[in-house]
Amino acid sequence: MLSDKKITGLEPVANQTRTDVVEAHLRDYLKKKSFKPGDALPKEFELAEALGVSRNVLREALSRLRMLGMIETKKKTGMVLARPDILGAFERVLDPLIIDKGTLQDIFELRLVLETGMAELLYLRMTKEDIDELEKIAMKEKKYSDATFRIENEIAFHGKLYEISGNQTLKRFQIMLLPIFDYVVTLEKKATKGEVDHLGLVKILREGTIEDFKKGMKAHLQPHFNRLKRKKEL
Amino acid sequence: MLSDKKITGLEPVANQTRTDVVEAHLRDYLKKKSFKPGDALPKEFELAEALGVSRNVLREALSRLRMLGMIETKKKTGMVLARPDILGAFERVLDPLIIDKGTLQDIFELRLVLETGMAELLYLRMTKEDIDELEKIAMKEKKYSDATFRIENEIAFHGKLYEISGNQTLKRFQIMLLPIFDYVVTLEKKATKGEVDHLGLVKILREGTIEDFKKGMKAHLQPHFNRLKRKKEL
DNA sequence: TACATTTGTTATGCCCTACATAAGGGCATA
DNA sequence: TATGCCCTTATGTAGGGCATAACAAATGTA
Repeated sequence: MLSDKKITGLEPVANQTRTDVVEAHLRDYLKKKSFKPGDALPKEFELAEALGVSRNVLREALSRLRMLGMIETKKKTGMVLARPDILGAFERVLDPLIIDKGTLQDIFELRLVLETGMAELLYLRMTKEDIDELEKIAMKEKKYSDATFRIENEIAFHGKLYEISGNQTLKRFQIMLLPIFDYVVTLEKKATKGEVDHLGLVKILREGTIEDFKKGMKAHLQPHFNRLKRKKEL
Repeated sequence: MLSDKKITGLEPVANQTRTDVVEAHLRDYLKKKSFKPGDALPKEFELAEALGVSRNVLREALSRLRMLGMIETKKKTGMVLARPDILGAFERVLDPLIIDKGTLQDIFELRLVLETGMAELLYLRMTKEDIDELEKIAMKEKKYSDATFRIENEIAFHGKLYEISGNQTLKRFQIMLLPIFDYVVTLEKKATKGEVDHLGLVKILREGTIEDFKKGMKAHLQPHFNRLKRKKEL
């Protein structure tokens, strides 16, 4: 009989394949040698020999780095170090159907945190033209009213906000997070009408202070905040 | 003669290798078939045959998915779909020396956005014990004063804040972003003393409102905010 | 001499075969 | 029932071989 006692303090032995090890070594190698982007790397054969593995294993590891954008390869020329696309890998994995429920909730919250925290950047960088455009987007809502349009417009409005923030990484983040966000929202099937609507936010941006905007955005997202759970309920 | 006019709207033909294509196909396949985590996948040989590529190319693609945590493999058993670790890939790429300057700045700002936006979560989830612990960390600063300790303690304090947020993803984010953040800060070599210190923040958490905290955190991070640039300066 | 064309060379991309290894299943045994 | 052994199987690793793209040098042409 197997005892039902749970064994604690014993993690399963790390089952690293050679590819995993080689990947780590390569990553290390790139750091240590402090290559700059554009620098040429040794050729596959030499690397494989130096690492003591087959070219096959090496290529699997290289394939990973290539996917992350850390290296680029061209025939004959060889490999060069590149600037990795830090969000590229992220995007690949972000499928609501695969991500577990806890992480889904985390991401939902992440958006709320981002949009309430974004106020400083907005006030620092917005221009008159930005607000005009934002207003235009908000105005469109009055005319059309079907569901798909509303969602598209919602994305357009908040997307514009991220754009105004002048932070490219943030903007890309939003593009990735919104589908997840929508997924969670539709999952719960509730009306999500905050007290401050988009036009209200525009008005604040035009006339109000940062503090006003923070409050306004909070009111706008309030229905979502209401969904959050306390620690004990998690 | 070739005209020098810049052609717009024409991206170079994607130079995709078979591995790239297979990777995309696999990713698609996993989505379409709506596998659930734990479901078994066909074996390598069968997949390779179905895709019309060598086992080698297939393995390179699989190696990528494995790195992202999308699949797990065991000998004999075969492959199973897994829950991807959405931040795992992120961590691998986050080296200040490789990331370009613009993105570095973006990430710097990202932290500011996160910490100012985190207030809602904090007030929703913090417990008395949390604040006590936070205070303990802040008190230590009085005793020690060397630089390394100060940085460690800074990380400990803000790390605890993320922990209180009850958002695992956020917490891991912070762990990744902090080194970058520090890198940017030391790069600019300025004293970074805000008007509100850690003990001040603790006091607010104990006695003040959310609004108080937002203001307090802003004051605390003010030196960093002062570093931000307007749109035209970017 | 200046420029276009051809021909080599070379490093990566892709395929193939072979074997090692770990994991699971079945069976016998204490 | 639990342990140990053997067999099977799918992945892990190795190495060889050829195709192809891209650069470079050599050649041809005006």
